[in-house]
Amino acid sequence: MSAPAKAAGLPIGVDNQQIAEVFEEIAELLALQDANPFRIRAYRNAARTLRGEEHPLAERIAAGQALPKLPGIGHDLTEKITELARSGECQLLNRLRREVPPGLGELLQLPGIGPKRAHQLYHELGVDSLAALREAVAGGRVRRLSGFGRTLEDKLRRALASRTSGQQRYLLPQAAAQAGPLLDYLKQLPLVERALIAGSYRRRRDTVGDLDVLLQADAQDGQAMAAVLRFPAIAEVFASGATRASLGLRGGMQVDVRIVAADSFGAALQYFTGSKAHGIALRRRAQAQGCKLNEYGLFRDGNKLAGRNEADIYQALGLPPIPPELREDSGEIDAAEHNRLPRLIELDDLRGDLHCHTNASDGHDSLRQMALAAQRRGWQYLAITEHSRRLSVAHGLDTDRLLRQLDEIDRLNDELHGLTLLKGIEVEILADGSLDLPDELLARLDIVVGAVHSHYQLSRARQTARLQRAMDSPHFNILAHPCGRLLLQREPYPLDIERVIAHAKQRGCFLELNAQPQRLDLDDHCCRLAKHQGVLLSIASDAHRASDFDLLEFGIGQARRGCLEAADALNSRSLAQLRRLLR
DNA sequence: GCCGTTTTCGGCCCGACTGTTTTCAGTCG
Repeated sequence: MSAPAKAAGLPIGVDNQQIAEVFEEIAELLALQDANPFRIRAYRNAARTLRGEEHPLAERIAAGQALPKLPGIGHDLTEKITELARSGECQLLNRLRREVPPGLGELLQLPGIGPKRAHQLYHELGVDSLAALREAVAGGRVRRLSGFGRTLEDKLRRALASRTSGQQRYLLPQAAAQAGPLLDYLKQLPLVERALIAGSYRRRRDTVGDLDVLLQADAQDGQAMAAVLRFPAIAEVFASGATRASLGLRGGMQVDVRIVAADSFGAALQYFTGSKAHGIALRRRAQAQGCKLNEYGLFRDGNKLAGRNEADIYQALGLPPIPPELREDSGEIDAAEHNRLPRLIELDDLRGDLHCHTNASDGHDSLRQMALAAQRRGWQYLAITEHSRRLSVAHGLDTDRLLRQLDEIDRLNDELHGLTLLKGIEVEILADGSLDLPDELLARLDIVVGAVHSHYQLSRARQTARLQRAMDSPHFNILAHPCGRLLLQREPYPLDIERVIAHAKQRGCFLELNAQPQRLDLDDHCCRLAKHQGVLLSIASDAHRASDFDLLEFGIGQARRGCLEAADALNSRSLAQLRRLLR
């Protein structure tokens, strides 16, 4: 935080992100109060705007600058942002928290319950939690409400009995495992000309909640959908019409299927790829140009301007095609309009991998097998980075075993053509930030990757200081999986990632984007922060077997979401350039 | 609450599906 910010007594860390979160909570609470939907929308729009803005508003306010003229933030919201940035408090939010029972939000998780019905349940039956709803359903009171009926009550009873459905998320490979057989089935149907997955899966989000399947077929007579519904692994059909259906697979995932004609396929692909916020922003843009955009095409005065191809939709709106990974309404439309879209990194841009294991520690394949697999990929280099001694569960290497591996790497390098094995280590960063191996040993390595596998519960300040101290080690190069999250299992540890990134910049160190699908750490947001600071990222597989090099695809997906270009990756560099960067 | 080739009022992204109701509101994506 800047000096003027401190002088104004601003609470540390109140930035756009946090203000956006407050605004989103306000929107949700206002919805439960049955407030004017356009007022609610204003808060949601403001939150989106704030997420796309790079400089913390708090600092600008403290520096006496006027708020930038941001779309969707008028006088009222500017005042609220100012109040929030100055005091860290939001009176409106606090009042809403007092007025809306905390359990009411839980009701929104149930199918068929939105803000209106949650509001109705609370005000007409006093239902303020799932438990209270359960009682009201059992007592037959729900079905007597206007707009409710026996069918809806039965639906709620079933949902309350099995609270798990609908909320679960899946890692990308888990989603692929369920999507694969479905796509295979759909593609062999004679009525189906094309089948692909849109939605968050296409946008390469780190986890996906459901699958959006898009089919090109003639939906008119309902035969195509009937054929879809005969897929053997369907457990339940939640809803179905001629063009749309919502299904539950036996594997647990929910699938939304849409059938469209060829001349609308591009529009539908754009529409169902999302994100919702990107779609809304695009439709508003269309509207401002006197057009209407929906899943059938872009129209002006009833005439279709585009629809067959996705790129045509963007072009007709005066934009270059926007890669799916960027479609989150976080500045990409503005960037596209001004021809500032990044040329996103691709898998082929990588010249090697800087984090992998062999059976010397906890990997499955031998050093030679890993090297040959890397060579087959045409890479220039592969860094061998076993765990160090402290990580005994992973059979971490002590000094002697590491020295023996270095000899083995020398012998193999003599044999290999085109590929250079780099001598490395994934050294434990101990609780105090010191490293698990002596400096004189680390000095003999080409590359030192440091990682945290213990003491996750340190305070934010201590964890940050720990990582900074690790980077102060003269031989430290890359901070592996910096935030320590395990998707769907473990939250990242408390960490001031911006400070860590700044320290890496100062020390000439790099951060990793770990491509393991359960990690994807750094996440997309942190990738943008690193790019902004000019800290290169190592997009690394953390392979424990040769086939794990395929996981880099997931890392690339996340990197693209994080706006990274080839030049932002450490391992897009040639071997000679890499050696210079590693000191 | 925001906004303007519709400029201080009256709109606000769009359509399918469901369930309740009898013409439509709510939910969902």
